[in-house]
Amino acid sequence: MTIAHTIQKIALFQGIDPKTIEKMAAHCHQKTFAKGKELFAAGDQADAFFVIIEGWVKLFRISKEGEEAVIHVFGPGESFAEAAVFNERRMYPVNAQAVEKVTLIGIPRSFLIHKIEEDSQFALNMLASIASRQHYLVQQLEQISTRTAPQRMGAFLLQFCKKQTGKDGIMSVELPYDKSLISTRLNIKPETFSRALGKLEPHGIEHKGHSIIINDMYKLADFCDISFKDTPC
Amino acid sequence: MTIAHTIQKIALFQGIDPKTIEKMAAHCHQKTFAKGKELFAAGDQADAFFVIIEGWVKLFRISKEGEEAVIHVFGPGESFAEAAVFNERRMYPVNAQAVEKVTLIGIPRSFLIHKIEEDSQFALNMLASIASRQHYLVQQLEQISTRTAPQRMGAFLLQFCKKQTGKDGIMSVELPYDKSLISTRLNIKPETFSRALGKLEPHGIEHKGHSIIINDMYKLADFCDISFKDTPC
DNA sequence: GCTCCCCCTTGATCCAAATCAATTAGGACT
DNA sequence: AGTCCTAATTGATTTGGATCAAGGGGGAGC
Repeated sequence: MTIAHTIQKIALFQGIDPKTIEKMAAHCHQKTFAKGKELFAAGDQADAFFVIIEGWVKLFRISKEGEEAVIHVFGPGESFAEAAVFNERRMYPVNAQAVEKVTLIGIPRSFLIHKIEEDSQFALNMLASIASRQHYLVQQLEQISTRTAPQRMGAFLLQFCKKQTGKDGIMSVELPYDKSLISTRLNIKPETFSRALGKLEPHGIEHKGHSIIINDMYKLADFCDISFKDTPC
Repeated sequence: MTIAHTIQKIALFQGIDPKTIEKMAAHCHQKTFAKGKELFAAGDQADAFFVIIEGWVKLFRISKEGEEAVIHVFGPGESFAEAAVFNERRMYPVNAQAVEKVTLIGIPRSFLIHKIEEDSQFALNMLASIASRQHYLVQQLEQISTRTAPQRMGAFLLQFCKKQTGKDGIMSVELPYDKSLISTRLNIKPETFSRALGKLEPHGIEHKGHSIIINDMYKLADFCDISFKDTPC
């Protein structure tokens, strides 16, 4: 699969003509990082943003005491660090680490600036993309400040669920990565995560290993106080 | 004071030539809201973003149980809701309310889109502005997830402090709005706020009413685990 | 199949902050 | 100055989640 083929699919580049995509691909570089490897650190110069082909990447900040605050976890087809490229200080504000072996494409800043200067539609795409990332952060902030651990768990499950054929409102979810990572992402400890899953049972959640069944997504969504405007499932 | 005079000063419009600013001012409308009045609600169509001339505005989301999550509080000279204008859904993701009587300028979406299309420098300014807002949200997320109430208090004070003449490292802060609002902004209850101020005393903080003295900002910053890269004071 | 290691679960205890409850302090108004 | 009313403090109690501690389970490698 070519670089051009990959990047043309992401939302950011919708409505950009194929020729431009080809040209852009020539400026990009593909890289692979082993599990646990650091992609960049907070404070590094932001020369590029990234599109994930395969694997998962964790963005986080770390306190003096060594405590991690996970800002986001990105997977295949998603892009990240767009905003850092346009920030005045031109530095990544977070650390990025490969959760497992990850393959991604780096799109250099210089190319983006150039493209924005010559194509206003592209500039608008870029703005829309960053705006929606910001919306995500706002939701995250709301979740962490007003929801309990089980509610955040439920909201997470609803984000990752896929509709099951047949029955109405019944879903199944395959947890995309380790439970311990999900817990830091939700700002809870692994022990609390386990217990939170238990507390969701009365709300129609069954779990066995990494696969989870939601018997009634509307009931769950109600418990989690989720508006479906936020999470088109 | 004219509209043009106000908006030319904000970071977003730096490097834009005065004639353009004048033209833009003609498209803007100035409005005043009384204390407690709603500027817009989450889900409203985002037709404009705003620059505050006078007063304070609270952005927040609200849960089913009625609990508020304050995302940000903006004051004179600051702009807000830029990102909403560029989001695909074109809706405000938060509620906005006047904390006290507020005067502001609304800059219509249509004008922005037009301006971005014809001036790429403006597009880059817009991107930088939204990127730095995003950086703020990331910091906020980190603070709420890894810091204690007194640490968040201290960080807040450092953001608002002004250097006092004479002594080194000594600062004074005038609290910009009600303590109860500061507490919701820091995601703590008013009772905890009071007690947190007390807990900061051993770290060189004195307080009387709305004015607070920081005897050693470096000591405080150390306690709060703040890097001065984040808050150029 | 067996072993080892890491992840996960379950239980007991602890703690920071929320909640509940009661005063006290400050402003705005007459 | 005195009256209200709201904001702020202070104390007592509760609680959600963290921490400490001890098993269990599943997958990779042999």
